[in-house]
Amino acid sequence: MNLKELARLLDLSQTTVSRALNGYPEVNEATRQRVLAAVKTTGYRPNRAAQRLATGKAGSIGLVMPTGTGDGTDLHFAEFLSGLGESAEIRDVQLVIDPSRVGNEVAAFQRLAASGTVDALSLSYVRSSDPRIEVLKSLKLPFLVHGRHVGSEPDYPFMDIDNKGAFRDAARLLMQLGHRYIALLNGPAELSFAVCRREGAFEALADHGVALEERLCQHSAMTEENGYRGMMRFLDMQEPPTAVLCSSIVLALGATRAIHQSGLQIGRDISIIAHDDVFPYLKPENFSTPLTTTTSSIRAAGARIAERLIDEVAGRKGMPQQEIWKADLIVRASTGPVPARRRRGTKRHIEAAE
Amino acid sequence: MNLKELARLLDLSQTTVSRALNGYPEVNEATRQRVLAAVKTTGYRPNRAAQRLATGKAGSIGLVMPTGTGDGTDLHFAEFLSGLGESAEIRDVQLVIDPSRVGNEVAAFQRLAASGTVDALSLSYVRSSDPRIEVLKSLKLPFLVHGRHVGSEPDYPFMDIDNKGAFRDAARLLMQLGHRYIALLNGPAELSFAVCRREGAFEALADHGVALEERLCQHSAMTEENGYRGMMRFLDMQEPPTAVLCSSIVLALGATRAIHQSGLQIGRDISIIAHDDVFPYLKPENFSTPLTTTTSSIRAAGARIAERLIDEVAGRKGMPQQEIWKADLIVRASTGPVPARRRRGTKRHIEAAE
DNA sequence: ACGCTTTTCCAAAGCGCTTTGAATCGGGGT
DNA sequence: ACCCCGATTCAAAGCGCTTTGGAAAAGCGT
Repeated sequence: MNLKELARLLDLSQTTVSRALNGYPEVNEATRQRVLAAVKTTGYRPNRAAQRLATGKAGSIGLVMPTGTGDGTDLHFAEFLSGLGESAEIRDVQLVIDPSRVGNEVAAFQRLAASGTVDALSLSYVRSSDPRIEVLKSLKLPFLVHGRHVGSEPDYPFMDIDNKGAFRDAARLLMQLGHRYIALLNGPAELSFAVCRREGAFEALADHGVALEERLCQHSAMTEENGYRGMMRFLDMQEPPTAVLCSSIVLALGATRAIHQSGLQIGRDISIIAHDDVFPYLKPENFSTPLTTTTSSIRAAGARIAERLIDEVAGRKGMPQQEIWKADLIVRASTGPVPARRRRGTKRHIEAAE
Repeated sequence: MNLKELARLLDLSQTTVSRALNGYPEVNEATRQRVLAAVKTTGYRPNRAAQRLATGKAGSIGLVMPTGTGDGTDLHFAEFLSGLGESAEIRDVQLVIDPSRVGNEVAAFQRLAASGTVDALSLSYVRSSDPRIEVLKSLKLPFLVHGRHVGSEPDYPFMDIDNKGAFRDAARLLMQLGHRYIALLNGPAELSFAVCRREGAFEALADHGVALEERLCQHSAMTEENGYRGMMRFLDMQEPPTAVLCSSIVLALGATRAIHQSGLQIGRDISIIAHDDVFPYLKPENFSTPLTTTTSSIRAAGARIAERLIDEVAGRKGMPQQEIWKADLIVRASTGPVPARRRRGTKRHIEAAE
């Protein structure tokens, strides 16, 4: 069933039917109702490909899904995607995802853009200095970056959380509790959020004249296993850290496993703060010791991104170009004062580290 | 840059350029090279919408993503999606995902199918008796069901794992170890895999004349929290189970938390077997007590589904219509013989339960 | 040189929709 | 009765690609 048939059936022209369907004012209300009724009985649906060709609008937003990283689909990506989907569903927009292996993403974006199947693009997993952003700028499509590069002021639309602030606050809390020997289980070093978080922690420590030691920083994919291994490494040190910052609740999961296995008690023997992207199936308050977190829903971010993108395509203006959400620091039981017997040997000031 | 321009540039007809690009034999090799070279320098990409319209082929496969379940995007869905993506990437096919809230999926499928943006459909989260399957059959699009309904023989193409067999084997192992009081932390009762697994467990117990008690079966979304709660409930019983089967590693995660919290030791005081969909970030061998599992990669299933779908669209025939993978039963440390002091009070035979 | 088959290329139709520019139909004003 | 106008409706031209049905060019034997 296509427009032509439907028009013939109604004894109307394609033009009129099309207009009736798309809400144009110059069609008689009675006719419109007749058309709508016919649509209902025939089950007619416009062919999207044809609409695309005719209007140039695709009715969908595209993104590149990293694949074959060996770490599997990131949990974070899935949750983010779900957020996008939420907004998209409301606005009746589809998601086109172009799977691409890491390193090939520039090509994937170009393909996606040139294919004419999407109206807008979303970029995730921003790296510290990311060539893809330039590519996006050169394309004519609206786009929105989830995250931002570090260094100079970004000159493109993005939506990000205040990673630096979050980890600055988190580290500051630990400092206030007397910790001076703090470790960091971070995401991959090339991703910009990881860099920002590290900077945040660094600043907070520096405020107290304390250095963030290199060997106490792990950068890796945010899996349970990496959390475990990293924590184990820390605990095996001659003088283990008294607190640890985790860039993901999944890393924290592994870290807590390592800590438990070592017979230590979280919140008393060692403090831990994790960034929580808010996974409904893995909540920090459900850890055996409820976890202190910096919290910001990655799903909400996805929903917001889709919303903005769709609005922009629809021509609605006046959106802020750049948006930064603050993460909440939620204190639970996994943070506590430095254990007394450790307070002595911890005069590790910046001078000492340099 | 479009075909027409490119053709003019090369002083050829659109026909010839199109054919050169699509590998038709009736074009001179020299001309083809010339065309290819021009494509490279101009960066020409065919407009997919136009291709779609002309060929009727969309170059993408569609699926409906459940949204707004309140449980967030299922981990399992993400990993499955990643598998689809893997195959899709290889064949240069896109994934179109139509987000839809639960209950609305029939409409979403129809929309997707009628929109002409996809060549084939994949259906996930099959329910015990699923109206969507009939809808799919009525559509003209190729489709593949991940899972299958229970009851009568399925008369549609599907790809599934042997859920029943997996849990039969798992339960049988527990029986052999002497367990007679076995609990089940299962997925949502309406999903067919959950039904199959339950049946499998039921059969294995029945073989030994043991009943699967209703109050020892929990059906719920497969989250860590639900695993914890369910396990807690079991442990609070007057006579707690000596073994538990979990339908997901995520449930098992919660269950182990509950067990640890109760001061019990897994593999000694209580046995646990989980189904492992193979999440790279959450491995059963990394649990504090490595977990015995029934294992089958859901990502591999996704990859296989995309592969079959794409092949079918391409007209390749001879694929098996229905495919069932066996899950491996991998024994690790979380299963052990019934604790001695429990062997007595467990004469719970079917007669007793009836 | 001639008919014949192959090879190579082309013009034009068509996919299902939107949209431009024009036609049609009643009324209201005069 | 005539003209003009707003309200409706329509025919036809594209959107950028594939594909059908030829046609021109080239190769071949004789």
